[in-house]
Amino acid sequence: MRRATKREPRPRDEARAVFRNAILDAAEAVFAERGLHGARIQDIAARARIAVGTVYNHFDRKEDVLDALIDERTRELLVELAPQAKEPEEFEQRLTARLQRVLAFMERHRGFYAIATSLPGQPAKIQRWRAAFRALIDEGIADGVLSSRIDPTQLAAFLGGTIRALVFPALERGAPFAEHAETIVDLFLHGAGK
Amino acid sequence: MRRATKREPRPRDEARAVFRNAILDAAEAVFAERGLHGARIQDIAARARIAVGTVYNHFDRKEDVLDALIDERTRELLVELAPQAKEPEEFEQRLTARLQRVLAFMERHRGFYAIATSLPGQPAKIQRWRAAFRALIDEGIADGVLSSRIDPTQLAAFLGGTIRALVFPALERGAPFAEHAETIVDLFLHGAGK
Amino acid sequence: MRRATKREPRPRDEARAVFRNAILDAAEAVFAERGLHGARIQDIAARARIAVGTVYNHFDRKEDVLDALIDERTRELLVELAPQAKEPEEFEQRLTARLQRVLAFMERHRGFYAIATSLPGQPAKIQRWRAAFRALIDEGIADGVLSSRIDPTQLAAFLGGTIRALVFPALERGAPFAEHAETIVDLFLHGAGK
Amino acid sequence: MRRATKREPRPRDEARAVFRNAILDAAEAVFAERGLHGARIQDIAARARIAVGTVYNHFDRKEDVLDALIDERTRELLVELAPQAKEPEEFEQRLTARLQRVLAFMERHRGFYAIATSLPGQPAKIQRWRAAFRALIDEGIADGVLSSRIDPTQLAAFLGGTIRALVFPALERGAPFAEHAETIVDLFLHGAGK
DNA sequence: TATGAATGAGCATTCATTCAT
DNA sequence: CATGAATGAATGCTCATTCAT
Repeated sequence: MRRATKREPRPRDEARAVFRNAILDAAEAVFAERGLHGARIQDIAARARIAVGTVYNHFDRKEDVLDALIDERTRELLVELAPQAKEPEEFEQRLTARLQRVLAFMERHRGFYAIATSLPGQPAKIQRWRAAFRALIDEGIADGVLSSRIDPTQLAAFLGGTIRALVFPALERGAPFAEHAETIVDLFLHGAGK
Repeated sequence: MRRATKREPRPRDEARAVFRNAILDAAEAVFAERGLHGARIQDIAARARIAVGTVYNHFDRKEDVLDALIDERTRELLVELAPQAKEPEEFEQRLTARLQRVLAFMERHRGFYAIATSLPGQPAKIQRWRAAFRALIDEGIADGVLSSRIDPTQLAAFLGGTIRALVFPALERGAPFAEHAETIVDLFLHGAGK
Repeated sequence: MRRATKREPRPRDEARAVFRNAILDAAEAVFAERGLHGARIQDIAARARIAVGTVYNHFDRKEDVLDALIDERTRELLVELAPQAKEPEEFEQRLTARLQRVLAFMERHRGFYAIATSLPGQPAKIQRWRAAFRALIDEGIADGVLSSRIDPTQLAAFLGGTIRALVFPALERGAPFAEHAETIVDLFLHGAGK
Repeated sequence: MRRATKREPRPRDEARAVFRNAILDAAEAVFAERGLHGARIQDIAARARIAVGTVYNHFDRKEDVLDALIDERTRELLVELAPQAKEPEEFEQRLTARLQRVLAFMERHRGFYAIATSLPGQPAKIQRWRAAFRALIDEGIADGVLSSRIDPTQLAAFLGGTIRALVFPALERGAPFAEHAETIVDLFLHGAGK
């Protein structure tokens, strides 16, 4: 059976993907350094070691590069957040395991994390992200581990905020992220009180 | 005794201050709407109903407007965070009271909050803010209320993250902030666990 | 009686008009030399001895400069084509007199003439011009001088074509126009036959 | 006897000619639609359903495509304007017959006509065309039909202008051309007067 | 001092041309 | 040869900053 839409990628397509990925990688670094308006297409092209025009062979407008970057990385992030085979029974340990994967991903994509957490006025682009956290919270509530005294949506935001609180300083210092997974879970579950 | 630096403001000085404040208020709104690089001096001037040149009579460069805005608002915020007369004995109640003041301030300055929490790569500009949170944490530790199992600097960040988690959705929806103070304190002290 | 809309031009307005006219004059020359797409804003600015940005203080887009130029010159041309005091009784002499004014105008605005006669796909912009020629034709018909065997609209086009035929070579050679008025009228009225 | 320049076209040459003609046909349409500078090689290639690179296998530069188009079409036009077997004795009828052929050709190549009549500053490219009209005029003078009171060069231009005047509106409306031949001859020979 | 037009460096985007496949 | 992606010079337009009034 032949399907035109899911065929094996031909060499030409692979070459396109190589360029596209190189552009997104470069964009991740440059957007993180300079912000949406501060990043210049010429910087992205230079970092990807290609010509300016080549960027425009793959994306119509500068803003599309940012959109594609966020799409791509969000897709990858959601894979890390999703359940995987052989996860621990306990919610706390499951949460820790997933956070470790997420933090490892963020460490590989520091630029993306810096961008995603400082996008004012673009809530739509992070909505899927929030939904994934929300699913995690619902698991915890179903397991009877998370408090029902607080709105689950707020709990999801709280988890995101806790991650951000611990990871941001590491981002600024260029330090590793993964080691904070346990502290995050600890604070998230039990708070800062004695 | 006369001191040049703390003299009574003369009429001329007051007029200057009126312009300066109008510019900062306008800048707060415009920076929040359009982001750091997207905000144009022209927009700020228009919002303040003054001429572009007038902005430059009060600030040398565009960046100085942002710096002054952050300085000014941070100064005001720190006043809200600082101890005030007749505060409750209990740390939790004291914390709640201060947070209520802080949230009320942020509500009056939504723009500033949106700006301050999306300033990547400019940690210097929010350092004093962090220090104030840190002082609050130290109070809690001294009172024996906060856990010593976690680095106080991280606790300060955690408090900031918890605030951000609860306030950001309200910022996006244009909803009031102050009512979240108790939830913030609750989550901060006891976490999301049962 | 005071009217806000037709007040005396203030000095500021006059300064604006000076720049605007300088831009239109420069544009007339540059568009004529290089065509719509070939003309660069930087050329127009350079010829007007102003900065590029100044052009954009007066016109939003490059195309608007061309539109304004055509509007302005068409308005002026229509004045020359319109009846004036103390015109001859005879249609032929009246026609000659008006053509002499029109040719003199075109000579002062060679660039505009070159542009206007080579604007493919923009008939709307020359519609008023055609209407003016049409009015002239109607005068001739009313006077019983022009043939009624041919559609007046075609006669108006014929007059325009005759003008163009005689003037274009002079335009290319940089020669004067006005001296052709009589030949134009002769050919227009009696044709090339013996 | 063999001559390299007039040999029978081999299959390979025919294939080349097919591509070349497809490019010229596409160019005719695109130049007419978008103007000289507005036409992009990309558009021409797309309209010819070939790749951009293929255009460059047949022409060195974009300008060469335009030159070749004008050359080719002018050559064809001159054939229509030239005397043919069994032409009427009378100049007026001969002129009408030739004009009908010319108008029929222009109708098949509306794009070319639109281009040719809006080529400012490129008189060289239409010089041969003018020469052909001039030859026609000279015939008329020799036959004693055309006035000698006016410079023959101007008469040739006058004929071109008359054609243009009647054909241009039809070009804009997408209407047929050929039916105007008689009106053109009428106006050209006898003018618009009674 | 307030004003707002002038300035021109800077950046996004286009498109003729090249060239590896 | 045909192809179509890569290239980068060229150009329209923006906007921070200056300055004459």
